[in-house]
Formats: sequence, structure tokens, C-alpha cells
Amino acid sequence: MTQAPSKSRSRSKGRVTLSDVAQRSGVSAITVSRALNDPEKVSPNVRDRIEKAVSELGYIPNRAAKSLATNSTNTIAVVIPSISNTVFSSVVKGIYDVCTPLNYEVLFANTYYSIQNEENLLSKLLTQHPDGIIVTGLDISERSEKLLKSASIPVVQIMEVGQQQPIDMNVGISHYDAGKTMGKYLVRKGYQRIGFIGAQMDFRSQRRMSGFLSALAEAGHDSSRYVLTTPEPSTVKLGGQLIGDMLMEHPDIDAVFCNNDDIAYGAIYECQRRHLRIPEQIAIAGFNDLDASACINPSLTTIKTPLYEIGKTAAELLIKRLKNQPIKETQIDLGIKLQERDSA
Amino acid sequence: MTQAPSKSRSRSKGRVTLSDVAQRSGVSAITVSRALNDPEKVSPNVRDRIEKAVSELGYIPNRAAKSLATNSTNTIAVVIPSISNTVFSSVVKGIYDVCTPLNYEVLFANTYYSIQNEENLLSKLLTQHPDGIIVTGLDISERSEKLLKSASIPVVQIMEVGQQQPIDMNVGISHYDAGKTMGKYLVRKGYQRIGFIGAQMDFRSQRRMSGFLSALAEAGHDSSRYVLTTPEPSTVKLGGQLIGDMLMEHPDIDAVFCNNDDIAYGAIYECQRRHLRIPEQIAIAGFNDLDASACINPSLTTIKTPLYEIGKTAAELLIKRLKNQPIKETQIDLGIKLQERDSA
DNA sequence: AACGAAAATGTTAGCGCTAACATTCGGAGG
DNA sequence: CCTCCGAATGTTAGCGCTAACATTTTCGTT
Repeated sequence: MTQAPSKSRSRSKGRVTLSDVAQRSGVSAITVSRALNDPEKVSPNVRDRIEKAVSELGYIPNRAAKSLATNSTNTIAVVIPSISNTVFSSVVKGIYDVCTPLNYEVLFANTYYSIQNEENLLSKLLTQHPDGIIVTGLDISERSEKLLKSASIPVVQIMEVGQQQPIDMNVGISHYDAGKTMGKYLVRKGYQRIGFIGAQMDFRSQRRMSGFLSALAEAGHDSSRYVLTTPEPSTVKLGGQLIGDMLMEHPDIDAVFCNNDDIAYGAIYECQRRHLRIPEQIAIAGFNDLDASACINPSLTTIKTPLYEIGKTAAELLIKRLKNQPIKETQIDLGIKLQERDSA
Repeated sequence: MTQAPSKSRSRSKGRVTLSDVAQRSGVSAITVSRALNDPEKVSPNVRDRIEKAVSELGYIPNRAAKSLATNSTNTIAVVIPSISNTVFSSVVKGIYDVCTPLNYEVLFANTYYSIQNEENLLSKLLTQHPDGIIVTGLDISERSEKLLKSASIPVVQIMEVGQQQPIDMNVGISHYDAGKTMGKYLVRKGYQRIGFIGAQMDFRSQRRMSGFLSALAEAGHDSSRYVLTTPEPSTVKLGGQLIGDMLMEHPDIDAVFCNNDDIAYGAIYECQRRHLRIPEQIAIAGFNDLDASACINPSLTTIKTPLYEIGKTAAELLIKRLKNQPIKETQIDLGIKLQERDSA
């Protein structure tokens, strides 16, 4: 068990390498490589010897070397606004559940909803030469688009499908239609003074709002009157503030569509605090149908979005493309569902 | 702009490399490398030429090659139970906020609270040869511990500090003390039949529970009577079920400490549904102090935990170690705070 | 027993980058 | 004008792995 004398200018840090395993098991390095990556190409008894050596030496393959040699990283990059947003953590779970068993590594970048950030993060991410990339949204800056295209790797844009042409593939829902669905629903329910409150107001929120308002307009409602938005990141607390401000200005409002469920929770809490009965005095609706939405009092009428499925489908699509498997559609609308409950 | 004829057995995929940039700017590869990594080592006018070539060619460095040459990946690995858990997404944000600006890549693995998973994920993660690693919890299987030690990289264990000796460094809070704090508080408030409900019941939850129960016992309460737990993952919905079951068996219970805020939300909703007044008829307390806890009705009495700070501190500690900077303490208790509100 | 094809294993070189040492350059000091 | 020294740049080799081709072994067939 003597250490081989290191070469004059060696930079090795003494880690166990493939050749150590090869030496120990009396075969060449490439055979060990095959035993590990393609076991059926190696005879059973050699394979056993190699496995024994691997575990005795505690060999851990070096992925960087593999990447360099194969020109592929088995990594997929994911660009999302923020992991700490419940919405995206569901999406991310879907991505993980597909990638982990297939041995794809997942790399995140959080843009925090800033386009500037997106460009920087993107070029940083590409430094890792991911095999494929999942990015949030269809609205991408020209520079980002250029970066993505020049990387010449498959791209899936998620969360949204719509008029805009995706760079490559696309999985999501139509936010405009979602807004419209809710607008029609509230009109149909007979509400008269229907409002909208929203935070963050990224592109998708804006499209939800415009779908919503166009439904109201089509029904002859004065749609622009009861709208209150802020670019601040959306939180439960902010939902309370927004509904508060709205009620201050329009005490007669009788239904509010909230940007998302978090805002809706805040709105519900604030209404309770003001002893407004929901939905009799004021109806509240949300968007996403998070887990808690079915439990809150009153249970929240909202739009159910297939968050986990978006992540899962996007990852599957990407990996199919990477494995050159046939792909039926490159643009997938996973649809939404109006979840009628007690709050509206 | 003719393509250099590829060598006989080239495996290159036509990506722009350092040498392409070098050729274009009329210097050697190493000079380009220096211009990019250590700009002040290169004369200004050469630097300009190189920068120009980089942007003209759209050069993106290959991190795998760099890792292989430098024997360091600029990557830190993070092992947590689940990203989709709000608690961990705060922690993760803390980690990101430290790592991203310093150009450290972050790699996740979700164990979903399974020790078996942890071992597998760990060996997969180590394949990437991260420079350092952050793992959740002090309770680690022997095999995992061996793996970590043999990787000989710095390790920070997070979420919890306690009796158990950490492998290397440690940032968190004492869950036992947290439970005890809440137990004492509820006793002091004069509640008589104090219970505990909990889901998931991982090691940390168990320690919270045992701290809590010992506080009750010390105060002469019959602590074991009003306890209801389940190993299922905790959700808001499950909180409702647990309190429901608890009330079925012990309708006289007058205070309940919930495993975490999500369970507490579910409990509050369910009590509302049953028209039990909180805190008059039944007090509810939680753990973590998530954003929504201050907004819910009634606002939730809970234990505030420094989630973001845990992530941030852990990442800072790890990076200090990686840069061989002096470290004052290797075990940091960030402490908790009892957040008194209306629900208890 | 000889042949040939398939299976098993080996050799060589190169993926893109940087450490370590080597050389050249530019300018201050005599 | 030469010497010397630090700054700027270059040369060489190697990080750990695998693609591509090369060689050897195995084994069924005639």
C-alpha cells in the first residue's frame, strides 16, 4: 500500500482517481470507466473486482473531468424569480422529481424579478455549460435571448403560454385567460362593483389583470375604477394593506380579485378584522390555489394552476430533447381550473 | 473568419475556447486567462484587446475545465429536507444571498426527511466535489458522517445546536429550549390542560416536544395526556385534522402548542369552523413565526426563529473557512424569541 | 483444429483550463 | 550605454476522464 511517488510538478491533491482504482484491480483505467458507466460492457468477474476496489478506496468520480471529456455536464439550469416564493417552490419540486432520479443536477438562479439580474445570472449560469435550461416567462430581454440562442442548448420557458413565440419550447398556462375566467365568473355571480388588487405586477400578473379587466368591460362594467396595484413583492401583509386602501377609497366595493393567493389571504384577514362578512359583504378571489386556500376561513375561491406539473413537464420535455427522443408538442398549455369555494 | 481545420480525432463541439480568444487578440492563452481572472496582472492595452475579443466571439469560460485545473469547484452543496418547505426556503435565501455575489454556485439535495435518501444524495453530491457543504441537522447516520469526513471539506450543520458534537461547524438554535420556553409561557399564562400536536416529527420536532413536555412536567402538569403526533409531512390541512382529533378525545383542552406555524394555521382555521373562540376557549401557539403569522386572525403567538440568518451565517462561516479567514466560533446559537400575540 | 466474428480489454490523445517555471520587456540607476 | 530588476508575457505539462480506434480473448462453427 505504498503511495506512488508523485511526479515532479504534480498538482494532485491526493484524491483517489480512476487510475488508482484501475491499478488496485489490475485493469486499465478505461475498463474501470466502463464498469462504472456501462457495466454490461465488462465481464462480471472484472466488474466485481473493480467494485471491490472502488469501495475499498472510497473512490468518488470527478464530475468536472467527466464533463470536460464528454462535453456534457448532466446539469440543467433553472432561472426563476425566487425560490422562497411558494409558487416556484412547487414548480421546482416538479423539476427535481424528474431530474434527480435521472441523475441530472439542477442549478438555480433567482432573478428577484429583475431583468438586469436575469442577464447577469444567465451569463454566469452558462459558464457551467448546462445541457439545457428552464427559464421563467416569455418576456425576455434581447440580450438574454441572444445569450440563450448562442449557447445552443434546449430551452424551456415556463409558467406562461401565449401569443409570444417561445425561443424553443414552452410549458405553462395562459394568464390572460385565467384573468378572464375569473372576471366572467364574478360577473356571472352578480357582483356589481368588482375590483382588482395586486402586488409585484410582473408580466404575468399584468396579463392576468388585463384578461380580468377585459371580461369586466365586455360585461359593461366600469373596469378601471376599482384597480389598485403596487410593484412591491407580494406578501400576506401587503394583501391586508391593499384591501385596506381599496376599502378606504371605495367602501362600496363588493368583490375583489387578488393577484395571487397570498394577497388574498391578507385581504381575508383584514376584512375579518374589519368585521366584513365574506362573501356576503365582500367577495374575495385568489390565484394559484395554494394548499392553504382550501383550509382558510372562508375557503378561498381561486384559480387552480398546475404548478408542480409545469415543473415536471418542463423537465421531462427538456430531457427528452437531450436524449433525442421524439417530442409531440413543443408548446404545452396545461390549463387552469376555477376552484369555486366559499369566499366568492 | 475561417474555421481552423479540426485535428484528426477532435471531439470539440465548436465552442469558443480560451485559445480562440487568445489567437484573436494575438496573445497566449494564459494571458487571456489572467486577464479574466486577475486583470491587474495584464497591461491595460492587452486587457482591452482581450475584452474586445471576448465579446466579439461571445466567449463563455468552461467551468469544468477550470475546476479540473484548479482542483476547486467554487460550489457549495446544501442538503435540506425539502425546498418546498417555507422554512427552508428562507434558509436557502440566506445562503444564496451570501454565495451569489461571491460567485459560489449552490447545489441542492432534498432528502424529504429520509436518512436513506440522505446517504445516497450525499454520495451523489460529493461527485461534484463541492468546496464545502451545508447539511441540515445534527443527527447524521454513521455512513453519512464517514462520507463527509472522507471528503475532507468544511461542513456546516444547520438548524440546530445542542449536546451533540458537530462534525465540523454548526449554526442553529436549541429546539429543546424553544419547546421549553413555550411550555413555561403557557403555564405562566395559567392554562390548565395544555396539549401538543405535531406532524413530520423529525428529530428537531421531537426535541421541541420534549423540551415542551418537560416544562409542563416541571410545573406539575400531566404532560403526556394531551399529545398527538403523526409522521406525515406537515401541512395546513393536517393541522386542522390533528386539532380535530385532539378535540374529539379531549374536548376540555385549553391550549395547544403546534409543531410549527403551518400546523397552527390549520388548527386556527379548524377552531374557527367549530366556533371556538381563540384564545378564550382554546389557545393556539406555533413555531417559526412565518410572515403570515402576524397577519392571521387572531395573530399567532409563536417562537420566532432566525431562518434567514441561519442560512446567511452558515454560508458566511463556510466561505470564511474556504478562504482561510479566522473564525471566532465554530458553534453558533442564533437564539429564538417568544413572539407574544393574540392567539394565546 | 482452424477460422472468424463478437466480446472484452487496452492505447493514445485530447477535452479547456491554469500552476509552475521560463523568458522577454521596459525603464530606473549608475 | 549597460546592468539589473520587477512587470508582462510565454511554454510546458497535467488536472481526471472518456472517445476513438487497436488489440487480444473467447467461443461457436465447420
